[in-house]
Amino acid sequence: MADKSSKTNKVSLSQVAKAAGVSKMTASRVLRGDGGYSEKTRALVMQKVDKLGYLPNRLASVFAGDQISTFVGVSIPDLGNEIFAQVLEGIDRKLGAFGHQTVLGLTQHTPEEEENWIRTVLSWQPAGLILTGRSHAPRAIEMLRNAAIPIVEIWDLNSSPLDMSVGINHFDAGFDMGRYLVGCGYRNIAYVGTSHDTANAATTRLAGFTKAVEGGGGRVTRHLCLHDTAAYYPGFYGTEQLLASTTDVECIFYQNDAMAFGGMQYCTANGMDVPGDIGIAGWGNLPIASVMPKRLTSMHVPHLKLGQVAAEMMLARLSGEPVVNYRDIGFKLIPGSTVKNVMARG
Amino acid sequence: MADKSSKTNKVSLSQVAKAAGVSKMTASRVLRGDGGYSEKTRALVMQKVDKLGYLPNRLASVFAGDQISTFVGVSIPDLGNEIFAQVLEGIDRKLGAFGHQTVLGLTQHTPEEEENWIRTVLSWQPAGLILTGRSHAPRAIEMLRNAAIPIVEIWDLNSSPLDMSVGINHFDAGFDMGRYLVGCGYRNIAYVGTSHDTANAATTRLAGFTKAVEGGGGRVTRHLCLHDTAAYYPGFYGTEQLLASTTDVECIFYQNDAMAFGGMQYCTANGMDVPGDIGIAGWGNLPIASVMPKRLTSMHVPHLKLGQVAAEMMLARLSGEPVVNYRDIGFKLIPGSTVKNVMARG
DNA sequence: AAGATTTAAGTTACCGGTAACGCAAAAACG
DNA sequence: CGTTTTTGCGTTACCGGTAACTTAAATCTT
Repeated sequence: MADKSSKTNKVSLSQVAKAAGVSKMTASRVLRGDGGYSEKTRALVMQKVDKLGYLPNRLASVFAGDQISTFVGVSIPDLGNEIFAQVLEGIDRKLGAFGHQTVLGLTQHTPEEEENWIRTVLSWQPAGLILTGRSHAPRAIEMLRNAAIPIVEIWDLNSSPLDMSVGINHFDAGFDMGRYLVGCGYRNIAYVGTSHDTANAATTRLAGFTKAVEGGGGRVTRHLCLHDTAAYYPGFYGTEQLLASTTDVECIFYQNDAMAFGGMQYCTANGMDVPGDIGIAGWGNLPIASVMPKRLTSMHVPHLKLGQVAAEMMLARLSGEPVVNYRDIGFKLIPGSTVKNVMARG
Repeated sequence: MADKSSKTNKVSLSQVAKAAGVSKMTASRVLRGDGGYSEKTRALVMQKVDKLGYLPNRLASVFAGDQISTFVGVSIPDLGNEIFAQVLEGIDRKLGAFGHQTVLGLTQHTPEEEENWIRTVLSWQPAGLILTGRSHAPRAIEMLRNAAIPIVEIWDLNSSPLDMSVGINHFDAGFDMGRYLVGCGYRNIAYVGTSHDTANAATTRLAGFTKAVEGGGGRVTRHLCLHDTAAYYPGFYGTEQLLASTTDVECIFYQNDAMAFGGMQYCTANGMDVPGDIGIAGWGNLPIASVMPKRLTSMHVPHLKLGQVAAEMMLARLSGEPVVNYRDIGFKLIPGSTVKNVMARG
């Protein structure tokens, strides 16, 4: 009975110490393996720890200012986009393996939400922050500087990062894709994406893409920016919308593979042959691509690795190791067979 | 210069108070809007807060034991499975809207990892915990009881939850699917899933499914349990594996839609007609289903809502409102057209 | 105008750990 | 065997807030 009621009360270090007949400090030393105690005392304290079910209060030790926190704040736009789910998975697995915890923030791509989230999460004295994207509200930047903690900006490489940055150069990657499609013979190309999904990276990517296409004598005739998430169905209806108002599009470049898949489904469902009647290119080389009947033309970006590297940079900085604060993880064009081959067009 | 160097130092309430020429306590009252100060003082303090860029230290206030934490620990098996990404999104959006933060734990379906994660996250004095699944290590359960904080177990309804539970009855849902497929005329049915993905719920579901199938005169002839994630490609190669050793399977029931889609791709790629030659049924009614040429036979479970409801139960409990501690969010069979209609078999 | 009440503060103690320092007993040393 | 060193442990102070209490001045009463 007495045992039962005591269960709901948190056991503090003092209680453990009292039970073991030693001082709080001795108990603290035992728990941290600091040395400075006899084996007999150690055993006694540990026994009481077990018996009382003592759990240390990290709030107290971090608060005392003597230890750094094990929290890392991670902001991600949304999880409906598989890409970011993969990135987050990479981050959390790596952080978790080194005893750190992820405090999640789904910031929906808006700087205001990000700013609010940053304010809140900073008040918890995190060890560091991993932020998706490179555009932040001015007040957010000020808070981040004041906080003086490690910060990793991911996704879109930032040549002048707040602190560290890892990702790819979306302009270059977009350029490569544009050059490839022009090289395949396409001249009249459309783009289908969403407006609020990684707004900046997608915009940068499209800029690079457009430059390459125009440089090769083609044109990006239409940009369709849906107010939706970058998922299967928006790709489907976005394509419907696009083709309803345009008839001369030869190839469509989508914001990601999920949208590309949705678009391809629309095309085939409406009697169009891919790539015979229309070319399709996606982005991200998502898992879905591995089971498609035709290999989707896409751009491979190692998302899981991106998350892992971001976490590694954070961990290295936290443990005081020297860190390269700028890492390009690269991309690779997947030619696929949803666009015509340049040879076939001779 | 002096300004710059001071930027990296954290500003404490005492510093604000000193700058404003008032006591720490007065500054504290102003910040919390407690009353007990003049308008003049309030303005003065707030001005200093702005000027110094003061950010409260929540560690301190929560630690002082006077406020409850705004952290909620959320354990999720993995994010490679879209289902859980949706659940997490639902949870975090709802929690975030009410000023709470998600501390993520990817526990990979193992009770040991979950136990370790629980130990760590409890040491941060969270306001509550949301856990996926209903099976926990004995020591984890003990810690959870001792912590005496709100706990929501999600995914698989738990009729005797630790505290609160929300999800669906996977046995019943599996049973419904089994009955449906038998009703379509199938007798020789196979199952393809993964072993460590929501092990318990999937197992329970399969048990219900098997019971219904056998009750209707059919048999679940093969269970293929891959050691992989429940994603597209495992569905593809799992199906290949299954069909290599069996020729009389009439219908395959998959652990989720992603696997089902992968399986369907294998079948069509190998000249089989779906549902002409083989029936395909999935689970979860995932977004991919919305763009498939044939509506996938599946079971709709409102995952985003599941997350939201879990968060709502947590928030209600935290604000002291009365809470129903057991909520069935229901499921709905999607007949689809990847299985034969019973009429067609007449 | 003297007493009662309200307002606007300040003071003290505490949350649960840990750093820094102190000190007696035991061990090592010459 | 006396001195130095080490070992083992206790004491004190502090982190940054907040509850509870106190106090002095301002305002209201009759």
